[in-house]
Amino acid sequence: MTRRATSQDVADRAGVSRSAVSLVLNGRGAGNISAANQAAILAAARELDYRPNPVALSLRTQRSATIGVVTDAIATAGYAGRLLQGASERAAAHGYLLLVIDTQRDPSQEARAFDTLRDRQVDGFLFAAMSLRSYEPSPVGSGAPIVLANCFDPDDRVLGFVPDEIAGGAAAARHLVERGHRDIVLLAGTPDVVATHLREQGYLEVMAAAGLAVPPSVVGGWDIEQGHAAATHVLTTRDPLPTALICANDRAAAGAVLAAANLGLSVPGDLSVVGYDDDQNVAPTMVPALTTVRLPHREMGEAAMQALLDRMVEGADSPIAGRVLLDCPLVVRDSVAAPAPRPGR
Amino acid sequence: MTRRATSQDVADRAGVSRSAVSLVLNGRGAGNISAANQAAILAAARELDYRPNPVALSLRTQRSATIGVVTDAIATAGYAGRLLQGASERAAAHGYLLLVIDTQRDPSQEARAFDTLRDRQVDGFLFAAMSLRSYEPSPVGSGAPIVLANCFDPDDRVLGFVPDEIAGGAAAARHLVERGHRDIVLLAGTPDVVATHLREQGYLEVMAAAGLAVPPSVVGGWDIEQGHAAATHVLTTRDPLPTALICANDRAAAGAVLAAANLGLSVPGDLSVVGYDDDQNVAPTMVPALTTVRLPHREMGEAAMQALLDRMVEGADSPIAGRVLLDCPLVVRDSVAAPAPRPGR
DNA sequence: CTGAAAGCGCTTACAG
DNA sequence: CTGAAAGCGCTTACAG
Repeated sequence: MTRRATSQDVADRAGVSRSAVSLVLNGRGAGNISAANQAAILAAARELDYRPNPVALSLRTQRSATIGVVTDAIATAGYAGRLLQGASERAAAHGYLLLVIDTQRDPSQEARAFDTLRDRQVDGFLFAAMSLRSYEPSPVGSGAPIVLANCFDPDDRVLGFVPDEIAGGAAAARHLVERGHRDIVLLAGTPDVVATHLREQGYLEVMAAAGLAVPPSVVGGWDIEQGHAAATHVLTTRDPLPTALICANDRAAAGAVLAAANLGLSVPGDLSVVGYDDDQNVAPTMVPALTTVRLPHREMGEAAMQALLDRMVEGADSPIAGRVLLDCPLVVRDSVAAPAPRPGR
Repeated sequence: MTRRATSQDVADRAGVSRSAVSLVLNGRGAGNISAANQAAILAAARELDYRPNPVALSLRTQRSATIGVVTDAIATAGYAGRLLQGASERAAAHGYLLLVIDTQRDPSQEARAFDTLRDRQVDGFLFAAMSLRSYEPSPVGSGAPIVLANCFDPDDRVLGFVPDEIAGGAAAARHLVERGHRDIVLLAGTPDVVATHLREQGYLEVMAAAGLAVPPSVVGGWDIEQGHAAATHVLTTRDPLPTALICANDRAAAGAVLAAANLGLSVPGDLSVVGYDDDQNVAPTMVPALTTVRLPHREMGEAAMQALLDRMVEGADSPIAGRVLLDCPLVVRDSVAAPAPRPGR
């Protein structure tokens, strides 16, 4: 391969100065450069396949056309990669590339990540969390703007995009109520994550509005085994059995379905189950396919990146802040049915 | 925040020229700069928290301390994110950052990705595939060196790191044979992926070496539903039942376990099951926890990055090429037991 | 309408 | 032992 063409090369070929090629190629030719020379420059650039050197551009303009992404182990998180995907596509559409650093939840790495990225002259920061949490950004006001995805500033000085978990929990419960269920138990996630409480709140609101008694929730957890254990507990303990389970996430739901099978119960015949996340590795291909609430990972990535891009043109001092709630739509599949008529009623 | 210190700033503070600070800070002070000035420069740099501007450095040296990673939808792939993680850590340890572009398996995007990354002056390329496949790299010999992870050049002109799938398939079968199984059926993956055939080959070799008859394999697939369907097929069709199933991956294995439960069979009491991948979202928390073959995702990322880094110092013309096979270790958990004594024997 | 100059922040020959 | 100069590739005032 031969050396890449520089603006000097196209200037030489067009018989003009570098200034002229710069002006023309940046759309400022009109009124400055003669039509003949404009044409010559354009032709030369095309023939030489000239593209400005981004590094030189960076040095000159103090901008890099790259966004620094610091994450919370998101790269390891599986379906959460869709967040990065959404952010990446939106950035690419505007000519930006992503420099991503995964901090593995280590706060000291996090600080260094911001420094490293700032050194690299990134034009903006996106901080993305693996699972919904609060995040106190250190580098506020320290240069490039920052936007949060799947996390939020407790003081709302920074803009964050998060799932509307209360509505998500409510959607799950409402679907079951509408299908005729009256005895719905919640297999909650662990109390250390905020989503657990938000989803429970949504569930509780719907139960109250429907005038339904709330059976004791069970704290399960986020994986197959914990869903299995929690479901086994309620299915061997409750009499009569509840007709529906709302699970902490899709993996827990898979565990619950397996627990039901182990007890000779069929889903959704004997028991309806709804999951959470719409985990592509689980929900659509479970047997039965899981009715679930979708977490808007891709949307969070897209929206946060778009907000960041907007903010970068307006200047870092634009007054946007706070948190915006993204919809968690119900995805109806095959794990919910109307409850079987109960003998005792 | 105030402007970042430049080498001029430290030169001023130390009372020397920029050349001197450059020399000293790059370890070439000895014999060139007086001891007193060296000390002054070091002190000034520390006081000013001076770090050389990477962008200026890039322009000057024509290197960027960044590696371009182009992937095959790996960011969306879940556990495959560990590959990126391994690569990223190894790169960071050497002062390199990753610019990653996900091509979504679109060949035209792929070509553009390499161009974009080359423009950005990346010092090397890593191409990583979501699932094992062959890959014909276009940009060979076009500047920066390239190494492959989880894929291989059919002509072996480029170095690639891949899992030893034959050995992996063999390990699964051998484990079962050693536990006393003689009737082991393979629930294969789909024939479009090379790993399917490699794993089957390993399985076949072990069966032959043990002098065991090979029951017909079933082509299942890579997800829960397909594992469920394939397992249901063999468990309702075969008589006597096989005592063990080797599944295409952990999700298929989860489907198989669920199918067994639906049929009133227990794992591993009535049936042993082994998975593949060691998918962290499935294998360790299945009920029972899955005995499986681990895919060396992290190791592929690390090894490929290390090879790339080595290659970058030796020059892009170092003669390494071919493919190196990484170990797929068996992870023993709870889904395999000795076969129950069979009535008819 | 156009070119020569300065400058972004660095390093590396080159003179002294 | 040390500083002034050139140059990486670009853009933006500034003279003409």
